[in-house]
Amino acid sequence: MTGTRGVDTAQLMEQLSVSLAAYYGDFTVAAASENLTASQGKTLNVLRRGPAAMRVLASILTCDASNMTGIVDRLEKRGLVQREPSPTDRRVKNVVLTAEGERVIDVIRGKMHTTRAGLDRLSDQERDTLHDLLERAFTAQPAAA
Amino acid sequence: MTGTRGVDTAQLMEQLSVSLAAYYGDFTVAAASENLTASQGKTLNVLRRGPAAMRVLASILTCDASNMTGIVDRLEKRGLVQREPSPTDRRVKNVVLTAEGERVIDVIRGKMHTTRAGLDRLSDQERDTLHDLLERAFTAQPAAA
DNA sequence: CGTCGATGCTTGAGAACTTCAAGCAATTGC
DNA sequence: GCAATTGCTTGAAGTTCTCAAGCATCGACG
Repeated sequence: MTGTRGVDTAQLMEQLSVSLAAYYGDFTVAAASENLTASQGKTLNVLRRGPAAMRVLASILTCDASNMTGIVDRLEKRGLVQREPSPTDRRVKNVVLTAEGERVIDVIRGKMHTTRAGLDRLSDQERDTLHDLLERAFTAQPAAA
Repeated sequence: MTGTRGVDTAQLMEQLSVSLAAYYGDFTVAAASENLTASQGKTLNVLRRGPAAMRVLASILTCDASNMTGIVDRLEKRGLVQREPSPTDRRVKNVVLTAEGERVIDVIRGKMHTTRAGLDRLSDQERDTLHDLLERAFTAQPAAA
């Protein structure tokens, strides 16, 4: 009765897609309540970790660099982010959250009730385990050398 | 040394967003290689579970019903899905994968090498655990009554 | 130092996505 | 049957997205 249920990779990927759709839907609704599109919300969410060059944002969000120009334009027009010239490379523009941008993304994260409620169904130890498994599966370096 | 690392909910949500971005990026690239947009790919992926009404698709993909009309239009024009009138409700149109659509979504799923490689870093038992935790956190019924 | 190639960002064009308001057809409830 | 609701589609307006092209800057090499 221990671990021999036999979930194959296809079933796990299916569960992943369902889970991520739930998370993504929750996030999209929360972002919309602050009058932001999903892409704008995702951009703010990435910037929570700190300033990032346009190129880096595009890479994380898996889109063309030219696409980021428009998204950041609109966020900047609303005063949620700001473009700052890189001190080391004058081609680069670092995008930074403003205080208002920080407030908005925190509000959005706070409104993700469905996700929060789901995670609350797990014990402390189970949350640790989930964090660890996701980290190892998705955040690991492919190869060092 | 066991489970007392202390990952709080915010950190876990952060890890979820990172994992989601990785999965989503992998999926987007795979879909693009078959000349499909992310939305079109996601639609096919949902239909893998079986036919679904427009309304249901919109609900799962967290978008307006009118949005699905265009997406399904384009998929239908390519012969990847087909609209069928519901036998029980003449307002409803069920969307069904064609054989070609089934082939394409299988190809896309097969091309998600990064995700597959990440999951392969986990043991059989760990994959069981991950599946179980995701299912309980994201697929559980909020309330029965 | 000067030039060549690569890199980072922006612009413009064209298509797809997205939402909202409105409309039509069919269903449900009374 | 009639009214309100539900399911899908259309049209308008804005956003997202990609591709091709362009400009500025950097790095390398002679």
